[in-house]
Amino acid sequence: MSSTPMSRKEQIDQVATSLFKSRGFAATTMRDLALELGIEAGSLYSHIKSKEDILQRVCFKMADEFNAAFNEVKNQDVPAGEKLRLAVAAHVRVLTKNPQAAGVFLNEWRHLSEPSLSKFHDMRFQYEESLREIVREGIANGEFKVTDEKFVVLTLLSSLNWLHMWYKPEGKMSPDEIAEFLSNLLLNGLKNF
Amino acid sequence: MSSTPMSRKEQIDQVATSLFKSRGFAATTMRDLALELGIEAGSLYSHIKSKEDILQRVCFKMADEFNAAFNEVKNQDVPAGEKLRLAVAAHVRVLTKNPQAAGVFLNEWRHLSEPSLSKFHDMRFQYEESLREIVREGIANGEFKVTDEKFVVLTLLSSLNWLHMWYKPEGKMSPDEIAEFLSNLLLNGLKNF
DNA sequence: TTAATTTGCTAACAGGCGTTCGCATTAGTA
DNA sequence: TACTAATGCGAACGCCTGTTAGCAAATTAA
Repeated sequence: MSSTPMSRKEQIDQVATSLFKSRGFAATTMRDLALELGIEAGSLYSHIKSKEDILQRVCFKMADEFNAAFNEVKNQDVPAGEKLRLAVAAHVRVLTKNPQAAGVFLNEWRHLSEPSLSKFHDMRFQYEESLREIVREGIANGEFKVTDEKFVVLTLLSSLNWLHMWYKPEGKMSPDEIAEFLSNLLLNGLKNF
Repeated sequence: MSSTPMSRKEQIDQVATSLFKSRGFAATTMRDLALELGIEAGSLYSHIKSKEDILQRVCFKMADEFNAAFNEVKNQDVPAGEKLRLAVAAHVRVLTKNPQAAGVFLNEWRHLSEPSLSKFHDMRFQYEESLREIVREGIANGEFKVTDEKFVVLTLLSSLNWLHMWYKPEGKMSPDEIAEFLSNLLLNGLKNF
């Protein structure tokens, strides 16, 4: 798969991500993590700074990926409906590429301490604002019949962000198929799907 | 408001719910909880059995409320689309009546230990299955154009269950208005809203 | 009044927590 | 070869955790 092997630090991050996802950040101990890696708890500190250090890396790496994926959509010159479709697909792609990290990003960020927490909030707001912008565009040109773009974006993200709970890479739907399904459902509704 | 005053135990549950919601179960200490109530940590145990005892009560009380609300919809003789609308409204009503407890119910249940955890899983599955039944009905009689009822119900619940994150009782939309908005969005989509 | 119940305090327990320290071993590089 | 960096051990630290025990007030019921 990947040509260069993972550094020990990256291994730790990966295993920690898996534990944070399934047990939660607070309920995962450094001794659990060490056990999973076959080493002693103290040994972890040859590679990482602290427990929260790991969480920060996971959260902000995912934030970067979401931003990167969205930026490829942002300035395309297409109708709002189509742009929203592309944004959904981009979001779903990031979400499904690493469901474990996505789960941590979505559920464990609140265990960040300041100033990381504020920075995280800001990035998230920015991302949501960009989506609202698209919806506003669609409302303005008559594509969307809805009026409350805040509510729409919250609902949109809510339905997307549950994905990491049940998505399995070996499942029968590909990320792109999932994205298409969700786009259709949200844009056209159950009745006109 | 309520005629009979809250027992100390109910007070504890309520304050604990608020803390579990905002900080998470694992990150809330009994000393935090006691502080909030103006007593010492040890004093809590004159009223409750254990920390998880509180969590169990909150989770299963909410589960009961969701079931009760849904049961009033279940056997009504209306088209699937209308029944789904009613179910959404019922779900939203429970969610908004006590957003704090709803948040705990939705996010902290995984800290339940066996056998409560299995019982919780079963109840949840049952609830979701009932919703899938409605969607299947709608697919069978041509009301819904969609084919994958599992996916639909997951998306439906996902968008509803984020509500507790931002709903404020003093906000400008009533629970019924929220329910109507969400029903329209999901049934008709952004374009045909 | 007496008796029972509710409510709370203080102190302590046994164990778990994230983290540090000094030292050893291994692997890579020149 | 010798130097350096990566990797790990094991013990210990100071603190925090849920919970218990024994006792004392306060409240309520009879």
